[in-house]
Amino acid sequence: MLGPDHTGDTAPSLDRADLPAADRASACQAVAPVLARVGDKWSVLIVRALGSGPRRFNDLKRDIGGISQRMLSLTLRGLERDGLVTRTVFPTVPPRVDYALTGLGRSLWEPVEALGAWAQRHHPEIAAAQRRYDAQV
Amino acid sequence: MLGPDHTGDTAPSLDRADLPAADRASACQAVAPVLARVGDKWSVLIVRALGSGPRRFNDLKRDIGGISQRMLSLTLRGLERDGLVTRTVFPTVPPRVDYALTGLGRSLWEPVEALGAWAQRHHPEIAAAQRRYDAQV
DNA sequence: CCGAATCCAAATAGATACTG
DNA sequence: CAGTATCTATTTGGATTCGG
Repeated sequence: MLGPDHTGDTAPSLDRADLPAADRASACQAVAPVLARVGDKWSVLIVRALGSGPRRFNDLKRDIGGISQRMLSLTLRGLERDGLVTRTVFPTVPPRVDYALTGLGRSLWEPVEALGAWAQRHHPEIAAAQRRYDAQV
Repeated sequence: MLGPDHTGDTAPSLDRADLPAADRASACQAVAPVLARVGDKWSVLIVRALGSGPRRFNDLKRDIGGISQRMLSLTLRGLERDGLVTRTVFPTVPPRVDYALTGLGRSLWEPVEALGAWAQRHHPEIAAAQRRYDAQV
């Protein structure tokens, strides 16, 4: 799969035959950091929580549940650094900080959602496979 | 999160309004482990390498490059456990083991590719955002 | 040739306490 | 309210060695 004889769907392929091997390799390298960001334990949940609009720090913490202040702070900073999330400080007292998705962040939602739909559709199969594997060992 | 007033695009949504909140939450939980699997440093590269057909252990090691035996072995076992990859031992001497994608593994490729396409399209923006962020600090 | 086992270093995550 | 600082526990990854 993913050779020049790929499935032929219209999605832009990472494996474009018009690129030399080195560029295909570097394209592959480009994917890895994004998957690392999206694949970490919290980023997607945050992006998802922000999908319906801006949220404050502690609202996010409550919405997501199970995340420590530290990880929420670190992950938000990473998302901000990558241009996926904006951080807006209102100099009021008590202080208030809103986090919101950027256009880039919103554009990320669609492929993440596609993966989420896959996960949703197939996670019974995965769970079954895991049970089979664990039982046999 | 992701209320009925979502962006309204036509993509199949995780946030189907016909599901009660608890199901949306559990859907969210279902996504995380899959993203963790796909988001680790090597799984996607392995799935990708297997995309064009079965491969032997050391072929994979060479194809991927930079992966240790340990991580290749561990990651393959994880993918096998999740039912994404099959492991076939040929009792020859010297021994030979083929790894191949299952149907489930192949079905995963499409959403991964969508994410990869996003990464490809937007990674200049991400890099720029990172430079901006790093410069301003 | 395939890969398990061991050992070690580094990165990561949680809990807790503290600050503007 | 919105974090930072610190400490520790867990996870992760590489290198090396050994076995089937």
